[in-house]
Amino acid sequence: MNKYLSVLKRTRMFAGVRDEEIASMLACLGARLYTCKKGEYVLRQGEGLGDILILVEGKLHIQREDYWGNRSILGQIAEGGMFGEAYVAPESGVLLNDVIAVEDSAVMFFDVKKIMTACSCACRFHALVVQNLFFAISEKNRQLVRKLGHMSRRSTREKLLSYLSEEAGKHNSASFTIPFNRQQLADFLSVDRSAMSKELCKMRDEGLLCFEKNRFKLL
Amino acid sequence: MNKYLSVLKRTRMFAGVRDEEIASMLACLGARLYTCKKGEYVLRQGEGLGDILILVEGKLHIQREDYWGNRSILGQIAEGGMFGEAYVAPESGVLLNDVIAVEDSAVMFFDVKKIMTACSCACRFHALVVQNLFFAISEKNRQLVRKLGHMSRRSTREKLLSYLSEEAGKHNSASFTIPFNRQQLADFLSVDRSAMSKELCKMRDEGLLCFEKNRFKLL
DNA sequence: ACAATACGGTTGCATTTGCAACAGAAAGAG
DNA sequence: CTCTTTCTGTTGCAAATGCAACCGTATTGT
Repeated sequence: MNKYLSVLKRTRMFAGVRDEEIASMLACLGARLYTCKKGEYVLRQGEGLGDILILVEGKLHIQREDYWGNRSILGQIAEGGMFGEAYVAPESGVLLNDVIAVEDSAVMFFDVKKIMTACSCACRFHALVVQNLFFAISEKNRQLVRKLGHMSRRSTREKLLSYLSEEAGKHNSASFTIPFNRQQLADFLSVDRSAMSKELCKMRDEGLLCFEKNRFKLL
Repeated sequence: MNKYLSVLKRTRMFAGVRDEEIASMLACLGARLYTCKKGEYVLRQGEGLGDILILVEGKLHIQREDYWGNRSILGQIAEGGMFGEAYVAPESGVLLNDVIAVEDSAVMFFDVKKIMTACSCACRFHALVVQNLFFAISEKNRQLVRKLGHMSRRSTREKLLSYLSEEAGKHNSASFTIPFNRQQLADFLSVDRSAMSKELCKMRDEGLLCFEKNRFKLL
């Protein structure tokens, strides 16, 4: 597991924790490594969850499918990203979404109970990790609100502009690469792919933006 | 402020804290009371926020308006509810939404820094409050995901069914009262009021549900 | 190298949605 | 009680959306 230390030390959860401390905490926190291939499920809707996940390699999507197979993507987790913070409370209930690997991935599981209770060993940074987790949940909260901001737009064009503006802001540049292909972007914004494609091309023809593959530029 | 102790002790934040302890913590946490009339803003988009709010009386909406005056309601806060947990982290940035009173209201402000740092006075329950807050954020997180579930539905009918099913589940009964009038419900689901009204009546005619004012019954 | 698959754009069409305007009922103010 | 305002449902219509189907181009696997 130690081959992933360089990833872990750049995560929000272990921010400010010294390398050698992280290594010793892995055992203390009951870390387990799970690897899976592209397309495999990491977690399924309806399961209980008593762990926090950190993605140390690959890429995951948090998504859901309804009775008719309409897929909607709630978010994606990149290397160093986290999942499960929303389920730390004992009475959290079961998972509302699937977590699926969109690339070959490696995920580290941390026992929530072990994180939340002070350990007997000398983990001087344990309290720091808990506070980091606290702030991380808080940030995910704001991220969800931003996503709600996109979703509450009434037209496909507005949703696209809302999303692309945020990405531009995030990258601090008018040109940037998004982590989705067209179908995934459509699922993320909950619109029809072909209608979205139509709208994107119309916006390009109107000179609002240009794009090639996943690379966009706002004009 | 002590007249609101009975409300405070039923909040998530003070769960498990003894009454007399709450009273003594109010000073320690830098609690301030703010009252406002129906229609007034409690917080505005773009402001910074260094407090956590607990609504001790009335009702608030968390909402946003775009350039053209399209209002969308992200959520509502009932008596005992909380706002601002998402902004506890130091680098949280400014508010993404307005918070507005939809009834005459009384709000208690708690200084985030005072909550997050151990106090010098003998607040034996301080740590408990922090943990409560932790779980509250985590729960709000799941609540946002549920709302995203409604919003990601593609048709007005599906959004309505998704929302009404959740309410039924929350009340553990097929008949229940929702906290919105028609316009507010439309703003909450981000659809047009008249189209929604049309759809609701169609669903009633098809025998899916019945309603009168804010009271609904699923069949 | 070849076949199979994934991806993005395009088209036509039925349906849904948003929008504006109106009307009756209910609630609230004076 | 009357007048005003708010709330809800209704209608007509233009525009947007979802859907299914198709095509050419990359990409992948063997």
